[in-house]
Amino acid sequence: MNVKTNLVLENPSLGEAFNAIKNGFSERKSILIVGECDVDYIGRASSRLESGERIIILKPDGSALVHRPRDYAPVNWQPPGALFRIRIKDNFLIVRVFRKKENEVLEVKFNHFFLVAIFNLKDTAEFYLHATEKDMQRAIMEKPSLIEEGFRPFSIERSVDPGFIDVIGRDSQNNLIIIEIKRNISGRDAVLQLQKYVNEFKKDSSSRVRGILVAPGLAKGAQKLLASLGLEFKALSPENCSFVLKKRDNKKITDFLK
Amino acid sequence: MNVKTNLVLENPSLGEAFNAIKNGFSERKSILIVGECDVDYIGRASSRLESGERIIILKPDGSALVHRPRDYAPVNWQPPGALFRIRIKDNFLIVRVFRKKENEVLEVKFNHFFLVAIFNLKDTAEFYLHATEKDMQRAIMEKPSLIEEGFRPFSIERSVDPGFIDVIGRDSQNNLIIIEIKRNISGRDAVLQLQKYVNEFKKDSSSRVRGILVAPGLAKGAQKLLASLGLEFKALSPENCSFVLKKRDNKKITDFLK
DNA sequence: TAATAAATGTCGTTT
DNA sequence: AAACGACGTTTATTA
Repeated sequence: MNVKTNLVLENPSLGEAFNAIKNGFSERKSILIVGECDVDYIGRASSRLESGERIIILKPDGSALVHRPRDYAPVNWQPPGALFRIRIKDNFLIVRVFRKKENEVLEVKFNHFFLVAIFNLKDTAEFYLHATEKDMQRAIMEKPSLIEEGFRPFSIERSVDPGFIDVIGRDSQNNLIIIEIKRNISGRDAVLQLQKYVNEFKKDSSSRVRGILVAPGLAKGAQKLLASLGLEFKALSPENCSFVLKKRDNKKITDFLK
Repeated sequence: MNVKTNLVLENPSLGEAFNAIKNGFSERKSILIVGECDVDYIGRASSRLESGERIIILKPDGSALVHRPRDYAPVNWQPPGALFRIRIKDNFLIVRVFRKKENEVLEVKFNHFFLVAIFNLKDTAEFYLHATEKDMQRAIMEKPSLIEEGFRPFSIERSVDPGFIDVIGRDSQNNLIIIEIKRNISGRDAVLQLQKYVNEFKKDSSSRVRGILVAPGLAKGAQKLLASLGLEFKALSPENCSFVLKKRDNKKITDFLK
């Protein structure tokens, strides 16, 4: 007997919804519910969401999302690894999503359904994210003049006491250069992080040590701090790095943005 | 003429989907799409997602989510404030979500639809998040013995140079006590934050100043730092604070977790 | 397993 | 508008 792959129920009864969702759980399908519900969560914090109309997604990996008709973020959720239970009580359909190890419980109580849909979604495609911090690193190694003329990097990600240094090298005067890369406009935290690394090297090095913060921008508040610590800033955007790396960008970025 | 509030199309044609989604935009509805698509994003970073079956949510506030059948987080998204466009090209339906100011573009290219559903979701309900850091603050003010016997708090959120101090008071010996509250197990960052505040007060105060980090736990690495700085730690969980505040918990937490 | 840093972080608040 | 810190942050990486 062949089970129909997808199932879409418009305005289902409580019983129809129950059967569809329960089957969806046991068959590890992706479940989409639109309806009126209230939501309780207890775990690291606790929350209560009064009744309203929402979109709920239950995924085969055990993740769960409750989305209101606004905001990027779900109002309530569970990360992958949660277990689903469903029951009917007092004419409400209750979906319980819990992670036993973390002692976190999410309960969604429905009193009305606009839609219950069960899908066997197939998605094994690759996802490519370009121009991350690592990409910026690689771009600098490939084209050191992004930092300054004469820069000679000789190491990636050298481990020192407080953590990892993104790039180390020497300038044309043979001074040591310590580089901290950020892909976002950076603030005081990044400056302080760089300072820690530089100080660590100054202890061991007799030659001059320069610290350069490489990022697309520097927050105003951090500029004074940077200067007072004798550190330097070099503007470099992930987009520029992407360009250097000649990522397989069939379309030009400018075309795409139109 | 009354426009039907909700619309559910199962396996719609490209043209049917186009009309439904376009109307959904203009009527500021919540839009749910399940289908096969690929996704491109260019903005702060850039990404490419090859073809696969996904769930897409487009909300009236301009936020957009692309969800694969796994993971808590959307694979691609736009925060609220984005604008939607739709067009048909080469037998593909292309939904474009962009924020001009931030120069961020998300494009979803569909070649097949399992479901297109348009909802006028009503959700004005309140959302209550309990046992936050603020709640812990209030609990300490209400029951100072949570810190230690004889503690007398006299201020919440006093502004000092580096930021805000959660609670200030005096102990039974009339020493000043500076409290930093964290709702999670805390690390070195929290210890250093507390130290900054304590140092700020030591400059101005002639009497002894004690710094207490209040949190449900202290990371192992931070214990040495705390001790070396002469600071103290007091274990206190948000759950305990919730209890003190007698949050309207009709059900007992233990019942709920069952 | 625990700690640490990154994120297209997002989101609120304050300057 | 910019900056700063919190978040049920989540997630990946490394010790």
